[in-house]
Amino acid sequence: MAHDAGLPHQRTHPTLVQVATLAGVSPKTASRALNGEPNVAEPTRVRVLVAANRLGFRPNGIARELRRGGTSTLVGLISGDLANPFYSTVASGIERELREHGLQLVMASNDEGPRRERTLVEAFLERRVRALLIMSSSSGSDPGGSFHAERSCRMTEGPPGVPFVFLDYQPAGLPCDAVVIANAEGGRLAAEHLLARGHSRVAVLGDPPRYATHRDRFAGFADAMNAAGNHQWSPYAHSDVHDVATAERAILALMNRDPVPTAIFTLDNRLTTGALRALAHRRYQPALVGFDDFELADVLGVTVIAHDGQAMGREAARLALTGPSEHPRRQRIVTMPIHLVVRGSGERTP
Amino acid sequence: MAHDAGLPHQRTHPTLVQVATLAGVSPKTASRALNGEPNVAEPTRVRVLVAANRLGFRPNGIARELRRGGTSTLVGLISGDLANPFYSTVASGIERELREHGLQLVMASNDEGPRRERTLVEAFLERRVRALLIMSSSSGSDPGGSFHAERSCRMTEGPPGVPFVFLDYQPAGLPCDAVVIANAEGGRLAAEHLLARGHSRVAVLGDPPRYATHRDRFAGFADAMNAAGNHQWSPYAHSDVHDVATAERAILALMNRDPVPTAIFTLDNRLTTGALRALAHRRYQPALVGFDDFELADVLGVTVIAHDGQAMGREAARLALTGPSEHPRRQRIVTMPIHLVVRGSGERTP
DNA sequence: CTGAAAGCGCTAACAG
DNA sequence: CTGTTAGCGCTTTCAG
Repeated sequence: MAHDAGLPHQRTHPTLVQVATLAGVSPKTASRALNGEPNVAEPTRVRVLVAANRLGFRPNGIARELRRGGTSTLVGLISGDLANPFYSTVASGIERELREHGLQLVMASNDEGPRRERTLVEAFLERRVRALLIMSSSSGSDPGGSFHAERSCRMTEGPPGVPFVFLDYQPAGLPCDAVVIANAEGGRLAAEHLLARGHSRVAVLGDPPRYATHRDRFAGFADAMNAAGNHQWSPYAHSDVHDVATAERAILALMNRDPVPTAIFTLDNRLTTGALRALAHRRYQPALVGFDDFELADVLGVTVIAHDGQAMGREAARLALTGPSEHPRRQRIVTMPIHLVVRGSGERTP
Repeated sequence: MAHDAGLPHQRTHPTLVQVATLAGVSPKTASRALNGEPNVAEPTRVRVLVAANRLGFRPNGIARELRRGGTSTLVGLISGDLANPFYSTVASGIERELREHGLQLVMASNDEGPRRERTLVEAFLERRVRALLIMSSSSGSDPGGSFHAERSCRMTEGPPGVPFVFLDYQPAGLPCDAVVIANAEGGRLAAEHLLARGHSRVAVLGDPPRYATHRDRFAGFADAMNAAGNHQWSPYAHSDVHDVATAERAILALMNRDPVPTAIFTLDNRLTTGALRALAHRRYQPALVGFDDFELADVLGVTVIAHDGQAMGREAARLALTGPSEHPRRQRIVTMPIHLVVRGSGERTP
């Protein structure tokens, strides 16, 4: 290295020691000055600041965190793809709540099932996130995913544990905090609303085997229908519909049935979208109720079982931050209320 | 501490040293075994792994990162609120690309202008993120934001710099990489499309003073209109429309004008949503073209200037990861193509 | 194959 | 007000 004079291209970040040296003080003094701690003479302070500036010094947060030993200001979120508006809305709520506490959201999405989920949980834990939020549709189905959740979750029993919060899914028999939607109640509400309009051939679209949420919504729906003595709906139920494309196909198939269903209940916003695509520009429009509200549902006049995704995210973040209060800790479950939003599509009569 | 036998509640995370001690080996050997490095006798390996497991050991990523000295596996993103589908779509694209490289996305959103942006950039840089992506609508307006970007961006000229990539906004006169949309071309396309249908009283909705993107889209639109010798549109232009609510109000006002505009061009997806809300259930439906595609635009039959948000995110991530290749580095700008998607609303004639 | 020593960059704890 | 010493938890030398 010939020309190393001045302050030229250094191969590495300047360190506190370099700043201290340049300012002619000890590292600790430099540290104090840079952190705005008291007990630093004004002229010293200035010298340090100037030196830091000349060097383009930027404190190394990694080192600081390590030394301070505490947890980081990072909160992990494992979620489904943000391209799904449900996930992005909830994520937005989480982020807002965290922001108000000076924390940051680290995200990783997980379309690939429990195997990847496991890896992600490990990675976050190693990074010593302050808390871990899990909103992964696949968690609900595969016992492999739950298994890992179980291990991690139980860890939270001891003091050094990281708070885990599950979103939109309550891990079976685990002492983990969770925020869920009143799924069964939503299903019931939809059924009763359609029954009141005189519908009996109601087609339900969803994938209960795959998603716990669909399971609960479906159960609520089925209960209400059965309680009303109505059993004509079951031949129209589709239980393998899990995305826009499959929903679209299912609806097209349903429209060719004879007798045709007079109403449709879609178990989440993706399926509602698929249904709307399939029904667009068709003469016959069955009644439609969708679980999950969505943007432009008002313009399209779609009746939905709505809930507040932002609020859901905030609740989860709040749970994560208020941490485990008691020992032995008690599981906290927050249930987000749902309500029916009447917009026309659900009020069409048979 | 009376009962400290067995493996009970320890107040802190177990460390490598503890694992090593329990296994009766040196820390280094334990490290090797846990990292799957070669040159460890099988029985030793097993002893270490068992010890680690008994202790519930989890390597401390902070310490590891510090020691390894390199950059982390984190990539920072500063964006607008994820509740806006544009942001969440792009974020999803970024996340996917990063995932394929084994990296994770750290997000912080920024509704509050350049002051917070500055703080966030600092925080990310201190955390030694591998790269920093900025997709903040406010960046485009306030020189304060740009100022900070400038400082950071120039830092990337030297070797230790963190790659900066701007999304949807090209910082003026800075050597920063960016991914932008062909905004002007989109504006032109919209204008020409409407002109071809015989429209002349075209209302444009946006907020050019606030958003650089709107500025460019507006300019493209104006150019095309003026080139065609059409000047009737300008009295209908609204240049302070920046969200759903203001768009809705602007449309309502426009519908009371005499003569009423025969067509509307909304400069982003929020404004298109507002326009649709305002126009829903009205007798008179002006032609409508919106910038940005959106879910259900097909069902609603809305003609749009579309682009691929996911792809945009991926491009940005790619730029960030391929890092600064040359010295002195050259600015790389990727322009995402746009295309007109004809769905009916834009084809209505005056 | 294994270990001892040193140190990543910073900050507590205690002196001066 | 300032400096010294030590050490966060891990991994890199370099010797056994």
